[in-house]
Amino acid sequence: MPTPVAVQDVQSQEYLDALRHSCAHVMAQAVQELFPGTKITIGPAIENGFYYDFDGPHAFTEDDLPKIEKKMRQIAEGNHSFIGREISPEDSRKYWEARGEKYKVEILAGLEGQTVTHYTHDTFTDLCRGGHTENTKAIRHFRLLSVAGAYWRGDEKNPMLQRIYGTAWPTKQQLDDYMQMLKEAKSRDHRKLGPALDLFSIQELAGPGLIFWHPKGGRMRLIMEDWLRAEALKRGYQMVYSPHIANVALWETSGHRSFYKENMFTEISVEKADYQLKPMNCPFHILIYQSRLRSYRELPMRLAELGTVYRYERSGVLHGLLRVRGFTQDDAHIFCTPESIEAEVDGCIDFALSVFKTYGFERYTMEVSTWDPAKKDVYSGEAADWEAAQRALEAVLKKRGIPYRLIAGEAAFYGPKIDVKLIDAIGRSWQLSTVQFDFNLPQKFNLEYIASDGARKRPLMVHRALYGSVERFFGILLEHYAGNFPLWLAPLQVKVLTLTEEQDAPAEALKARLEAAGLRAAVDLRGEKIGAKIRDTTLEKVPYMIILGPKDVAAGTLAVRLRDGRQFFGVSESELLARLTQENAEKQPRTAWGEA
RNA sequence: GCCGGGGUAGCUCAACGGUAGAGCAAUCGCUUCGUAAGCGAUAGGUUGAGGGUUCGAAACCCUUCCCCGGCUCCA
Repeated sequence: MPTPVAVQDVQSQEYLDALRHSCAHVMAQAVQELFPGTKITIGPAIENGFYYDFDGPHAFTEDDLPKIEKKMRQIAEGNHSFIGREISPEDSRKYWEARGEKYKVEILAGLEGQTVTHYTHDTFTDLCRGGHTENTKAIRHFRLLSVAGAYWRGDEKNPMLQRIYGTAWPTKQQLDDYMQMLKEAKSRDHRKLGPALDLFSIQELAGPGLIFWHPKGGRMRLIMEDWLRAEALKRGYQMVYSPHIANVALWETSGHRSFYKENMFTEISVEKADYQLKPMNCPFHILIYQSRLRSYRELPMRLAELGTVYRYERSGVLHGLLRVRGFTQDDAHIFCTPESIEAEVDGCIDFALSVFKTYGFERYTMEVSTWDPAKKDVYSGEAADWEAAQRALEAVLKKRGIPYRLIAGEAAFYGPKIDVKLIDAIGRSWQLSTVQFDFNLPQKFNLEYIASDGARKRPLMVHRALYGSVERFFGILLEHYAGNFPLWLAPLQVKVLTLTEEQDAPAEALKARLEAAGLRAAVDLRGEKIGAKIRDTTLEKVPYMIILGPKDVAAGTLAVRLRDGRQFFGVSESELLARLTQENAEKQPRTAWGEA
């Protein structure tokens, strides 16, 4: 007899899942009562909440959610127990067929040989493997969030169902916190902030998924790229450049014409030959490697490029800077001997950690994806190479004491990898850096080097991206800082605000001295009141304001105001310059006058 | 691509079958002011685009483009 989840620890993952899954059942009941004829499918607990997929004549809209919520509360307040019972597959089938629940009948057909259980609360019964609270009274702190389409069993060949998402928590405080986080996430949405701060735009005339970097965003990108290039050179990378387009023959050789076809833009015909935009930089770096015979003495060879690639993404998946059709990868390919793979992986991880630290990300998680040894024939490359590579990936993380999750069987066909997910300022995680082996392309292109014994050998290839995509990384940064960039990244660092036109000349002179000290400065000489200038500059998220009035000019000191509202009066110009140049050089989120 | 919801001035929104409006931003003028919006004037729109219905369409219908929430995949 299945038993409900005991309530001793309401914060355990088991209990949270039970609560959310129970919530899904109650929602299904509410929906069926309010919209008779709606068929139920599945309703699992997910991270932070739950959903249930329905099929029925009524198209749900956001306006239906309050109604459904109200009905759910009524049901929950009935204090109904969740009662599970085992049932014979035959009886279960009859039960669901009698109700016309064809999806349940289909699920049942896939459960052959397993114990079948039904869970009932109040008047509602579901085919379900269990994991519920004892009673509906546990369901108190929940909200329905959105309606969406979803394919039955996630397959786009199947009918489209209607999904309702909700969130549920053991305490009111947790629900409030979660709703607050969603609100905060919405307020710092890069699609809103980016155009508002005049950083970038997407232009309908040019096409969706293509990014226009405005002067301010462009300035930031320049800083990010310069930092990355300088760091790469220090770490023994060599910068290269490659074309944006290539003859389809290259993509035939690389195999992209077959395994990556659906993400590539269609052919462009040029003088009887067909060309295609590059979706990846790898084959180009390989051609550079292959341009002449290589010696083991040249390895490891680390070729890096800020390479712009174009991928055809279906219109429905485009999302601001995070999912686009043209983007620039900070891409590198390391060609090396088997002896150096661990050192090379370690170098990549070290570089990645340096990126996170520099950009103010303190938390991250790592995942190692390995092959499924049972399916050896689907993978490219030699078994021994796979095993050595997987050992190297894990060894590096172990030696560095970095915790990671091992996902066996998740590797792509061409090689095992480490994926890094960043946790941002409000706790969301983002897939970012990746370090992956590629055993496929060196084979396809027949790459070689001459070993110390004179034999021709195949180099190993490591693909690595740290920002991942410059666009995507920029979008994540924008949301992480909510537009309040640390000084070194801020497109405009200091603005001098004048009180009257008497200060125009001193303000211009001060701006020139700030610029001479390497700071990005501007003046606001408009005939507005100081309050209006402060407001505009604060909304522009400029880190520092210098408010220059007659008293300051007379005293020969400065009034410094930060975008967070803190103020420092009587600051000498030399102190200001010293503090700002230091803050600029430190590249950290805290300000020269303390924490932001 | 698919399901659902949307596109009205640079932005936020109103008008919802009967002359397309407001606030902010912009421009010009006045104001020369001490810490988050000074005052006035001006300008700004084939209501995403194309077609249809109607005496009359921003509104109703069709097509199309783009955006939003998801599905699938990933950077």
